[in-house]
Amino acid sequence: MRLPPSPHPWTLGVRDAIALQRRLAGEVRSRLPPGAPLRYVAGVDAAFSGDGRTVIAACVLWDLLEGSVVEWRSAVRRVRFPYVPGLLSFREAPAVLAALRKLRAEPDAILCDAHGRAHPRRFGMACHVGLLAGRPTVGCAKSRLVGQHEDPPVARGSWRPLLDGRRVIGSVLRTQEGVRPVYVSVGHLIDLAAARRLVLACAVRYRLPEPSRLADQLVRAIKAGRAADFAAMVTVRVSKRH
DNA sequence: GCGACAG
DNA sequence: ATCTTGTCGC
Repeated sequence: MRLPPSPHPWTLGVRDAIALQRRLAGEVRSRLPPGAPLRYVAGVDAAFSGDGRTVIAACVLWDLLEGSVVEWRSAVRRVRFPYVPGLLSFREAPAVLAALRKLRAEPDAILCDAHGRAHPRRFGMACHVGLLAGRPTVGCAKSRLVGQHEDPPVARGSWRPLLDGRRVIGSVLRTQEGVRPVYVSVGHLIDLAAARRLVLACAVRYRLPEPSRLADQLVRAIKAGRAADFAAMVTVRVSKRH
């Protein structure tokens, strides 16, 4: 996909990284551009090498209309930032953006396995990736970083607001009956209701949305030196549909 | 000082 | 994220 070089350095101290987040948070837009289609959704994820020195990132482009994989790419980078709660993007985003840049297609939206505005400074990785990619992004995390909420009803599709005081920073959404809910929040260029609908539409069979699950599988396959297995699995799916 | 803490 | 097998439960 068309993706400009990063407008800022990634190798920063914690202090500067936080200052950068505060500055960039003001540029996040939580409104979906009128008429924007949401058919091709890219799921992104990252994994780390055994020695913890390299990040392996991957993106899988999912056709929501057909329910199939369109394209997938990956990238590897040296780790240049430690894991610090609230600063995840400085650790994973460089590799994730490199993988997205290799995409030939232009995704309508990007699903991140992390929070967006449900973040202490309203600038989680989904916001960071969305801002730099200039595309709609949604944060869909498996656990809470900040905020309080009630447990949503057990039915698929039920949800409860994620609150930081009186402020709604995201939604706690049940993507399948009886499974643990996921944390959905705005990344960039989309509103919370649309973000929720997108996650639910992508979560056709499991707790996590398909693009995210597939990106996770790809990243694990690459780490295990079995990237071909992923390709085979996707190919089988396509042939089995016909 | 004592917890909490995306991946 | 990662270390790791079998196992308890629906």
